Amino acid sequence: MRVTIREVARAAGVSVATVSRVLNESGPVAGETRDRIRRVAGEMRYIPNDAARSLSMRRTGTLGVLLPDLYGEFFSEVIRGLDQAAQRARFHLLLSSSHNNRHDIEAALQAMRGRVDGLVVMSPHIDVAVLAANLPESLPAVMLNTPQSTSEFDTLSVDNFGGARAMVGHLAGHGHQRIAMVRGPQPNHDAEERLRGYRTALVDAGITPDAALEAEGDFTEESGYRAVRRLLELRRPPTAIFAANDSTAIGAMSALREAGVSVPSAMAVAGFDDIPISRYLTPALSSVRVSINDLGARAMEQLVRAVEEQNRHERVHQTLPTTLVIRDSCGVHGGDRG
Amino acid sequence: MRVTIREVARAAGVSVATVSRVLNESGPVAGETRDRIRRVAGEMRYIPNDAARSLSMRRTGTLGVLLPDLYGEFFSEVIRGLDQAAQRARFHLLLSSSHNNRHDIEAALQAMRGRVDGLVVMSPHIDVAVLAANLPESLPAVMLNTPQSTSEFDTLSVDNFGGARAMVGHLAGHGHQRIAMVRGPQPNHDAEERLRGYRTALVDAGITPDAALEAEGDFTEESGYRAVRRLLELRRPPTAIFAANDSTAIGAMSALREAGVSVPSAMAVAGFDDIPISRYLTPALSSVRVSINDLGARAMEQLVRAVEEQNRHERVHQTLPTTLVIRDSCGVHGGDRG
DNA sequence: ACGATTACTGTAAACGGTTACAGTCTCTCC
DNA sequence: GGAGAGACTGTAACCGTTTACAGTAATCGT
Repeated sequence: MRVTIREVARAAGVSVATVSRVLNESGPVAGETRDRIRRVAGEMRYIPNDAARSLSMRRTGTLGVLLPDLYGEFFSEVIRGLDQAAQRARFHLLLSSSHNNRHDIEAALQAMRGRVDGLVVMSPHIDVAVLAANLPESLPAVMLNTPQSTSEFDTLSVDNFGGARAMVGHLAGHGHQRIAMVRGPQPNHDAEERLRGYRTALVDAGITPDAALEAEGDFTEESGYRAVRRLLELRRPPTAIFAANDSTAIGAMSALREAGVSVPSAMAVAGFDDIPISRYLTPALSSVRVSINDLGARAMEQLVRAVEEQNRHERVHQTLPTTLVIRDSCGVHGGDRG
Repeated sequence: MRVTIREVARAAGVSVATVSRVLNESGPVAGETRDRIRRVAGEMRYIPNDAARSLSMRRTGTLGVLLPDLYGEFFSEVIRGLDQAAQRARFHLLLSSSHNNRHDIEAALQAMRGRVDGLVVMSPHIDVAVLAANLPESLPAVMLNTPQSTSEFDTLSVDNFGGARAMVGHLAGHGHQRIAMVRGPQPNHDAEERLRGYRTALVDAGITPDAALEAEGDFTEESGYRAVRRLLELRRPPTAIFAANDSTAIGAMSALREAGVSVPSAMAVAGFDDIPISRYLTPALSSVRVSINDLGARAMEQLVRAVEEQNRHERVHQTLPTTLVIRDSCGVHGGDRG
């Protein structure tokens, strides 16, 4: 079958220990011997069996990533950040996505433990307790955008509340009194926090939140499209729409165009996430910028740290700041391409 | 440390073989014994060590995926397809992305072999020979959108040529004589095939391809934006623009809007890929539809088949068909949301 | 009544690496 | 010249599973 370290050792006339030492640079080996072993191993196309190595070393060199349903540009960016950070730390990435209900998540956790050194879990809609119950406590884990902060795991989230509050505050500050929001899915922590930020901003501005202006949505373009059609049917439609994320905003703008409502003159629109495409839309979308790539990279870096410290470190809870990116769609100034 | 199968066996008063049989349902075990073992294993929070299992079984249960730089919605969709198919077949996914040059790819291949049962490689810009040289020939592999077809690996690609030809033919059929193309990156097989389709369609329509109308691009919005600015400076600008992909088309439309050129009345625009967002753009983007999700899923299914047949199967070469999706941006009919 | 099957269980040998430990040889320093 | 250190190498135990093989007891068919 496949070439093993023993065969390489025999062919090179040394012991397996020496071969191992050469290949891992883990001990002194005479120059000539080292060269010979390298040459022989190359000629024989020797490939170390990683399972054997993991078993012996008690580490897999692999970190797991659990994601909800992949959707749109957002996840490309997250994965990219995760992957780059993992590569820098010389870890592999085991990916599992499309986990939306509790049962899926549990199954995925079960399947992953035992084959990774640590885990990044992004589950904006699942209780931390479910995770804890399905993971050995010795396994390092970083939670991305989870509902509760917890003393068991490191957490990393986006300042959803602050970002939403700032954007809605911006709209209110420019004279809008009837500001609608297209909400995200329920239950979902990000969505809830953005809603809370929206309401708080209204109250800040002396506006009473109006349930009729909180339209349902689920982060998809389609949901933004449908929400806007409903909002336009109101007796007193809004003059501004804050969408729970950019995808939703895009769907919303599509519906407005179809209805002949021009943006931003007849309706201001703003989104959240600032996905790369936003600046290229017509009109360019105002949004709340989150460095999505950073989100992934930082989570992974934190996980690597946790693995190195064998999970004995102080738990860290980080919140990534957001910044307002004002472009054309909210109508408060001329067009840059920010 | 961690609980092993031996400790479970001892606690349950049986041998390790019996425990293994219960947990894998791989042999007859008395009902009562089975229940007891399950209970004890659960109570002890036993988690099988996957490395040991892989070593013993000589299979990892993991399939590798090698991708170029992740970008935009396209890769979310591919990964989603890959992941779903892998999950259905009960395989795990080891992901590695951002491999753009030969050196990166080689390193990634080296790192992956030995820890996966098979590999999906998407590298539209790397020679198949490089891959073959870095993989044991016994390792099943499926190539996605690679330049050459090859007798060594299964391949799967999109009908880039046919799709581009059809779209440009459509534009020409509606009277456009000066049709520009914003090209994809070089070298890149997808990009080259789309360019070839563009040129062929022009010739089909009796139009002589004009090098001045072939603007450089690299699949990003930014490159579409810049390309259009250059095209608009031509003495005789085009009346239609075929972008190498949707992201490029989005950048192009952004530049047109800025220049005050209205789409589609003053300039027709079409893209390629039909990413989900396209139908929601303003105006809705005409594009060449590829089922991106399918691309990933099929590749993974083919890989699973290859693994099951231990790579002794007949090599399969598939080409995914494309369909034209005509919306508003190319100006040949009224607006549906297709 | 007895051989053949069947159901269940245990022992121990793989799987292919890493590494503690011990051993040999050479060199340095008094 | 001998002790001690350092460089190099080999032996063999260990990591935690799976599974071939063998063994026992019960059941079945004739």
